[in-house]
Amino acid sequence: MSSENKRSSELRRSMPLLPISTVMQLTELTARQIRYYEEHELIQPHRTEGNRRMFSLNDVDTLLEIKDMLEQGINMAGIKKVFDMKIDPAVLAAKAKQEISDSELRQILREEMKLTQGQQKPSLRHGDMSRFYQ
Amino acid sequence: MSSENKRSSELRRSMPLLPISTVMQLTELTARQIRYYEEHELIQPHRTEGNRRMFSLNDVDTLLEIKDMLEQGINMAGIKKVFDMKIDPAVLAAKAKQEISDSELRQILREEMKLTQGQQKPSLRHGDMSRFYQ
DNA sequence: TTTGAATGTGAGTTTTCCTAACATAGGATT
DNA sequence: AATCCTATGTTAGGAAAACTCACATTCAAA
Repeated sequence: MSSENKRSSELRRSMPLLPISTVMQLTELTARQIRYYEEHELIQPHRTEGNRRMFSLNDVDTLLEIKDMLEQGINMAGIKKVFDMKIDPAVLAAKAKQEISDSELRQILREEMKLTQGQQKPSLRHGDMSRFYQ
Repeated sequence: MSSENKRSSELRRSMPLLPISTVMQLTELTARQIRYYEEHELIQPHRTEGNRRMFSLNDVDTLLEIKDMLEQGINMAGIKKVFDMKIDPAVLAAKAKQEISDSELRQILREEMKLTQGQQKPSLRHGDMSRFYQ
């Protein structure tokens, strides 16, 4: 797949298409749970002009991951940590191909830390939403 | 792709996920237009318990096809006819592989006519919704 | 010029979603 | 055991979104 295709499919996966009722069905979570996870900044659904949450396929992925981890006994703080620790796949690939040295890798990661301080990187997290589309 | 996979991806494509507001954005049609096309039985969106329309990816495909044809000057009756004429891809594939003779094909189509009299076959119609997911 | 098809628009209702607050169950801590 | 905290339930009150129905408008064809 070309990087152009990768970018555009990522775009589609992050389009805010779904109301909370649909997300409840897809994830079998309650509205209360979904809003609570948003409150803890594990997801950042889009808002309509009228303040309704609209979720993307990526959001549903993330929610399925959260549900999974909670069922494994991991608490919110743990889940936050896990998400923060996820590594940029591009960096990982570069490292695998030995295009960069370890010290260069550490440098990249330090730079990313500055840029994404306290933020999520939803585009780098994928659950098993692929079940729901081809 | 196995026929099992084909069936399950078809299942996903026909899941009622989207409210009318999302479909309006994806198709650039007004709610009035979408409801009008439903009234003419070109689509059959699902309804929630509370009577809200919920649309599938297949529905969006169909709406994009409708929009296209209307822009080409085809009227509702014409569009209905076009949809009724769409051929079952399975039959087409069988024919291509010469697994059946022409008379057998005609027999199959006659049988289908009886079964699907006056109905739509939404599962056999695809527009370019593939733009919106990978 | 009348007609019909496709769409716009507005009123009045119902459903869905929102926030905010308080309640509760169960595990950890003292 | 009593307390505290975390995750979730529940409820109230309000606002947004979607519904049906009816009437208006536009424009092409008869």
